[in-house]
Amino acid sequence: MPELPEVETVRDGLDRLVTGAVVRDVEVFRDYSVRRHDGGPAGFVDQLRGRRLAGAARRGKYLWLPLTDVAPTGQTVPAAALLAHLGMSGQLLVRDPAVAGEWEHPHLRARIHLDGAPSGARYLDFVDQRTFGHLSVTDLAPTPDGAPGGRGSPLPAVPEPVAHIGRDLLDPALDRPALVERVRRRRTGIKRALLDQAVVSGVGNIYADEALWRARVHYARATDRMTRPVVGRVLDAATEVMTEALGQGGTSFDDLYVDVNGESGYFSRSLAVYGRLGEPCRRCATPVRRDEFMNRSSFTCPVCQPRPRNGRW
DNA sequence: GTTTATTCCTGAGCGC
DNA sequence: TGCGCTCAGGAATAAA
Repeated sequence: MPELPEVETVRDGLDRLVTGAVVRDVEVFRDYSVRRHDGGPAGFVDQLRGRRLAGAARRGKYLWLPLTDVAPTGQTVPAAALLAHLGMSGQLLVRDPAVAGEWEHPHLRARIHLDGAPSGARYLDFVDQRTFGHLSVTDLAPTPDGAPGGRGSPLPAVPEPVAHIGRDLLDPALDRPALVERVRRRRTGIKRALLDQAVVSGVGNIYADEALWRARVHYARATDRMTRPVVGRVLDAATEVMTEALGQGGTSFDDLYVDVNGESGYFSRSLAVYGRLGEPCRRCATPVRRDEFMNRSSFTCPVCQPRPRNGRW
């Protein structure tokens, strides 16, 4: 599942391999994949064709490629961007058919034809089995704090659909003390707060479970009854686990997450609790437990992370 | 205004 | 072999 480390791995690949390329043409094979675009598939194609990909930026799990005009009379400062969210299974693959052949992935949803990519690649393919991911072209909106919009973004701007998303834990412009207070003002459980992208972005189910295990905190702990040091410990753990995962190219369980070259990451070998039902806790050997939570799973060590008596679901 | 439940979607994996 | 069922889950949206 692409969370922050996986999306950052993809962003880095796009930055290196397609920055400067011009969009020659666009094919949309499944309209649902551009459902968030105002103007439908035809408008999506129209707004991309002939424009230059000026870089690759990211905040949380959102990824965008700022767009500039190619004509000498055109704008050189990006006012719009190609925005992507990978959902559960989205992939952005940079491909050169001259090297890899004309093979098409069975879940290819859209193809962006490129001219002049630094890597020589011809295609930027959007592949998405479970179709929760999406692409759109949107305007850029200025950031309220005047700081860069996110990783890889020199401009103090983000795509409009990203404006309500909080900065992520790896963002140098994140106001950490303010984040601690934001968490403590919530009247909910700590895992819900971690997963709320408006509070802090980039954390999904896997890294939330891993961070809580590292911090020895149960997911139902009430945020408004947690001390600043304990909230800080959870945020530190989340930062730490995502930084480590990034160093290993992200977490892959199967071929649903790969980088821009189709390669898997290795962090799944380092997971302490996620997906390890019944297996021994890496600290105390107690079998890992699985609870149903928010229509998904939560994995905890029952000893290291005791359930609070008066927690919040 | 804040918090929570529902909904979207596909295909792998499993039991019968 | 093949059918039907369950499960995975990010985040917009509706509902409480």
